[in-house]
Amino acid sequence: MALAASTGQAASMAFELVSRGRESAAALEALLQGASAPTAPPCFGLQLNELAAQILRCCDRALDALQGDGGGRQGRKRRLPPCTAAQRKPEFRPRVLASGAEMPTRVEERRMVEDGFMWRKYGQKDIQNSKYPREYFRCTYKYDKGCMATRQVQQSEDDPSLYNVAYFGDHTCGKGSAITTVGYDDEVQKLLVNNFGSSSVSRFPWPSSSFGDNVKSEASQPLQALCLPEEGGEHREKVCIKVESVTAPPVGLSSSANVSCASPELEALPRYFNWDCFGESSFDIINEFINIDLQ
DNA sequence: GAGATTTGACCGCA
DNA sequence: TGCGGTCAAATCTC
Repeated sequence: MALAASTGQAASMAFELVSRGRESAAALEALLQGASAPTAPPCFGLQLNELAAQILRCCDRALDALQGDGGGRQGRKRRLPPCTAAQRKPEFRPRVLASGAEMPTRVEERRMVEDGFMWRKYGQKDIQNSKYPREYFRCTYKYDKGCMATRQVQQSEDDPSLYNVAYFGDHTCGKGSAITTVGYDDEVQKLLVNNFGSSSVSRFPWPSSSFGDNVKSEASQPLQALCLPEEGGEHREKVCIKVESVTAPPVGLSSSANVSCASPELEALPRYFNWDCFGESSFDIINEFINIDLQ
């Protein structure tokens, strides 16, 4: 009885909190929609709008569940611990591709990613002498369009809040889908798509001769660095972005840039600046971004 | 049920 | 032979 009463009280409190959170998220979304002026960097508006929409969806689902009148959605399955190799793979399994079977074809348009392209994770590997595993992504359209673009993401050992991202290969899929679907203006879209597909090293603001044999740039300091400052001593969660190094393109591949970003969701930012917006205008955009607090 | 992620196995290269 | 990159079945999420 007492248990049921306290459970009901907790549920009531949770319901109230989630309701309040939903109202806040709705207000945020309204503000963001109102602020989608042409002067605002489109990628930031996209991320925050998406975030607000996601908060709303989560709140709605939580509210449905808390209302518990039978109409709410059932809770999801608990994530099971990974199976052991013996459990999952008791014996050798021949590869499907090796047997000549066709690869399944997929049409995937729903997942929006941070740099305007759709990536699918295909592997993760512990790297020797590295604390963090390296994650491998390929273009979602690898099989549909034969797009061979890949990227590797690895958490920085120096600063775990940063991620080193390396891009390989050209996008031949022409699918800057996220950009297209959220209404980037044509110029921005053209910049992003063209330059990601481009393998022109000379677009970087430093001479290509500084590229070694797949080694880091000679620069001892980050080529561009930005850490958002504290304001008035009050604690605010900030996003820190820096470009660490540039590597020479592996044989047969396009140029790659190692970019660090405090959040994988914001990788588009350093790459965007790196390839197209070096210079004062870049910092104008960054300065606008600084005003966004992620409290 | 479709599609994404996880993760051990496989493979090529140095 | 060891390491890094990729594959693909199992599992998870929606």
